[in-house]
Amino acid sequence: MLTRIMDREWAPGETVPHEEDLARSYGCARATVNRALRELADAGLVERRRKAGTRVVQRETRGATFQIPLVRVEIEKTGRAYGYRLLRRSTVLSDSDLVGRFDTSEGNPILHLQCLHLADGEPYQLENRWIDLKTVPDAADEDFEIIGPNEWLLSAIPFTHAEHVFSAAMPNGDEREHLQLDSTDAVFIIERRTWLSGNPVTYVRLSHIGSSFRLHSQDTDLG
Amino acid sequence: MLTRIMDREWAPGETVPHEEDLARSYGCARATVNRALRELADAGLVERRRKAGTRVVQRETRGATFQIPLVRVEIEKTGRAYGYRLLRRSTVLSDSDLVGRFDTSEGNPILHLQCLHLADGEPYQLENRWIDLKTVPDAADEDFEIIGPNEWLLSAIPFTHAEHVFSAAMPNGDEREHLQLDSTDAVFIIERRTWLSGNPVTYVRLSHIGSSFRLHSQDTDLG
DNA sequence: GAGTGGTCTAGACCACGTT
DNA sequence: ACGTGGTCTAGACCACTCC
Repeated sequence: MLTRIMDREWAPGETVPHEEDLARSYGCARATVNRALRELADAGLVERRRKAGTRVVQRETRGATFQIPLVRVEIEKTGRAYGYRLLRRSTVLSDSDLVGRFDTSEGNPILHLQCLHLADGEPYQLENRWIDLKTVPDAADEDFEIIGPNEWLLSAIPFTHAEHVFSAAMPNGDEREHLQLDSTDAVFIIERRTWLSGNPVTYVRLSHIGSSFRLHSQDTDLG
Repeated sequence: MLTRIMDREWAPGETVPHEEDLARSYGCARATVNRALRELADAGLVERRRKAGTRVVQRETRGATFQIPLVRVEIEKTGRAYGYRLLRRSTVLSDSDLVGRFDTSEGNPILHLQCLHLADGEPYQLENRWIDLKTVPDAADEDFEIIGPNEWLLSAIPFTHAEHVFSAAMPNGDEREHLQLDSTDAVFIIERRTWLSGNPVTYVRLSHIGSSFRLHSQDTDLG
């Protein structure tokens, strides 16, 4: 069926035969056809609606799935020594600015951390993190001097929902200072917000040196 | 089962009961358990291996799935008028430089296009595209004066495999000129390579104005 | 109301990897 | 060799949605 779609025998926009017909023509059970079509639907190649049937999608976008690795793993993978420094740690009450970027309520206690991740002693990533202590009270007892908040959160707190934003910008003062940038380099920024069943967990802004950071993805249509 | 994983009742690294046991304890058929576990495996929450059983994954990375929209759609969605200009069009033979970025063979005929996409008359995206004419001979007959190569390729050529790279950089000469940038702004670069069953189709570099471009993703652990 | 996909069952056999 | 997941079958009922 994938071949038929790729060869345009089943063209975009057209509906394909019913499950029962396909099962008969392929000489298999309807459950098998159902599973195959469900996989095609999961891959975004077809759209299925009850009563309306199954139709081949006219793809307008391409999905790209990125794995955002632990910074420590990422650095060690290239054979360099990982370094970590906690720059700032403070507890604040969320103000309107933080409420905007974060999903927290105003007046919530928030733990703010600023950390620097190094590769062979060179600055690699500047991390600015805010943790909602109402959702994650345990974070207040961690000093984060040795273990970074990213790794701590991953092992301590699951999440149910995540949102990422990628962008490029000129470095701000903090970034220029800690990443040791001059004005001839850009920064690649990853922002991430996560929730645990509707409750805000954390907002983090990860800044990377533009000239030495690239994010890769590989996607296959069914594989 | 998702709840049990989230609540750490089934902790990361542990193996979960066999399908048959689960089917009995949940009072359903093994096929139902199998499908549920397969969905958890697709979502990356568990790992399954024959004979070894099913174990909860210790997640080290978080996946983020981005939909990279058609630039025309993206602009029109914000209520602005889409504009398109073809800047350059030439046919070249692939040299070693192109072979490196692209997956083509040296000496293949390549169509090179440079296009500008505008929003309300303002530069929005600079597109540098190379198309392998051996895989896509039809592209040689298109002038791409009216319709951009992205839309043409989407409707004309399917693909089986894609690779994306995101990065941030300072604008180069072309980008500074065509995107009308001064030296106080960065560019957000999307590079994409696609293949059709092993054959290289296209390599494209999309440059965006850093201060006004953000790429969003939203991911849920099972929806 | 009727037709489509969504889901489940109880059973079977197979493929693969560990032992 | 054996135990696990992978896949399939034939049949059934249900839920949604279009007409």
